[in-house]
Amino acid sequence: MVTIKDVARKAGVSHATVSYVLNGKAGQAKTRVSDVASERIKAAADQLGYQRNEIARSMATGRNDVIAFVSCDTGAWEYTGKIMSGIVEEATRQSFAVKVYHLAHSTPENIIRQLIEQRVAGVIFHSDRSIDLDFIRSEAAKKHIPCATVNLSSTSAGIGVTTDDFQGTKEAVKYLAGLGHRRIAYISNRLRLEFTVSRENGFVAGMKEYVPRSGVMQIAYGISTDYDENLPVIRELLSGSEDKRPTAVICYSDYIACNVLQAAYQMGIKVPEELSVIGFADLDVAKYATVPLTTV
Amino acid sequence: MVTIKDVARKAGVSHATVSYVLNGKAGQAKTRVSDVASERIKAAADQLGYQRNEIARSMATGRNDVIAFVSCDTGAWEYTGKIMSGIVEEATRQSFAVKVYHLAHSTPENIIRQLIEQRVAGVIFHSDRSIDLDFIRSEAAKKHIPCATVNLSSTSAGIGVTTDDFQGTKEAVKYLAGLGHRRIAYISNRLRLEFTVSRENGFVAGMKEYVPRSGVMQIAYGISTDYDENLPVIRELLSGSEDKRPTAVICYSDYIACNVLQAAYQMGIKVPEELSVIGFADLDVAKYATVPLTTV
DNA sequence: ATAATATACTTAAACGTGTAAATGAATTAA
DNA sequence: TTAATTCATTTACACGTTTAAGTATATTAT
Repeated sequence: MVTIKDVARKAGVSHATVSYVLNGKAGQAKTRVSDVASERIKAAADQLGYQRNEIARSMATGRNDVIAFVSCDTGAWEYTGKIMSGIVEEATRQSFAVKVYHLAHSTPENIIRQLIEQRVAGVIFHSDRSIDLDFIRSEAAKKHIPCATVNLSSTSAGIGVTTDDFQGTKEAVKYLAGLGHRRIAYISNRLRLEFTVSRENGFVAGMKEYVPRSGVMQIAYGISTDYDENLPVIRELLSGSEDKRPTAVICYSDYIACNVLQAAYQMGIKVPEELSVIGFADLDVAKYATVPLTTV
Repeated sequence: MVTIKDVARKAGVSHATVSYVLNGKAGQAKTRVSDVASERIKAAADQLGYQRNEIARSMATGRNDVIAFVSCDTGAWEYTGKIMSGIVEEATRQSFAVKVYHLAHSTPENIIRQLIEQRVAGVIFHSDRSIDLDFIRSEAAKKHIPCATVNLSSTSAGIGVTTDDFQGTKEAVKYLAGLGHRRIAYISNRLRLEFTVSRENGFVAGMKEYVPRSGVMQIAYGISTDYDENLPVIRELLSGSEDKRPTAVICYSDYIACNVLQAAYQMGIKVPEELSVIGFADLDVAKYATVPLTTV
């Protein structure tokens, strides 16, 4: 690989001068370079096909323009992919590179060690488990690595962007209540993650506020991972005569909402005529569902 | 940050000895370290909270355990996310970090420059445009950076993994023909990308081989990006009396297959009784479609 | 008893860059 | 006319690590 010294030799100057020119630092007080030399250096760099060594530069400056995206999943879920896409876009704009780490394929301890060893400039953390977050955040703080979070329930301290799980679900209830629905059911997650609880609380709060006289609040517990186990739970929820079963179902995710559509189809319940279905996240599946899916 | 020299000072040895111990290189011919010293060094490193500086190490060794994933899209599409997920998994296993680059947010020229400047160990390239691939591949070759591809039609030379677009679609025809279908339509992409053409050719080849007496081969051209424009095209394709219209439709993607399901639902055509629908890619939308979607 | 060798280190150079400080020449100021 | 300043460049060190080569000291072989 051709170095700054090769360029210097070819242009007949010292490597410091080359550095000043190639970094645009030429011009200030002690770093002035004549136009002739400047041109010769640029020409030499061009002819030799010089390309800066970022590792050496990082070594010298102590900076490393890399941010880490640490996720409990990187892209197998559509949602994570979209978050990452946005991160890469903005990072690129600011001349930062993005390194990606999976919690699923490593431990938090391992990942934080790597982040420090690689002297990343900052971390963006994404997980549905706040225990990992707390660990990463405190370790990062110790080493003065800035840390932000995406899409975690807002219970955790520090800088981050998140969906408003509570309010979002509450709004969904308000929307349905406004359409005249009284018997609204909610399908929750068996895993008691932060967002599970927040959304569920949002549902309960919404029902209390917008459907005050509704005695029953049906909450079913679906599971995200095992697709087949969900349908029986949903069928159970939708069983009963038309004047007893719910007229609307709010689901903690779009995937579950699709399951509801499937169950309704199999049971001959018409959507949206006899049943309204609302999901959460606005994933592709919402847009491509056979009947249009409303989503938070 | 605490360096190897701080550890050396605390342990009362030279920094070279520390390096040998911390890298497990102690023991060979000229790099032997006594057990006492070894323990003292480890203890010192522990107490000081020493963490290796990977940048300096890269500088010294000339190696950089980072591979780049360059994509025309990183995760906004579910498919890309899944590819990346696999890459990160295997890279982690081999102690490599993964840096992510978007072609959408930069140019191929810019990206290849960064890859070289950052001295990445290798590139995995993912794009539906082989013109970008050819450029990246030749530039990478010049600088001796190994380059592999994922999910590009196999027309491009070099190492890579790809879907067999031709054979996959041909198999779909074979499958339908085996079920007795004669009037099979294909929905293709308006953009003439490599995979578009390969899949289309696979359909034509399949029809010739497995449905030889079928005079007509209907090929419609949908579009992936603009959702609303697809439905009229599909409705047109499905119009006509039951003994004239196709009994099966093969789509170049699962998303389009979902559009077909939507159109069929609106037109009162029963799936799968009156119409079979086949997609491509096995995305989430296939699993969560209201009626089960067969997919390549 | 001396030479050869093994042991347990240390010294020193290297990786490629950035940058403060030094330097000599040319220009301007007093 | 000499001192001060500006200009253009070089020298030299730093960043934190790896690693080849050097060096005492202790052990073994002859």
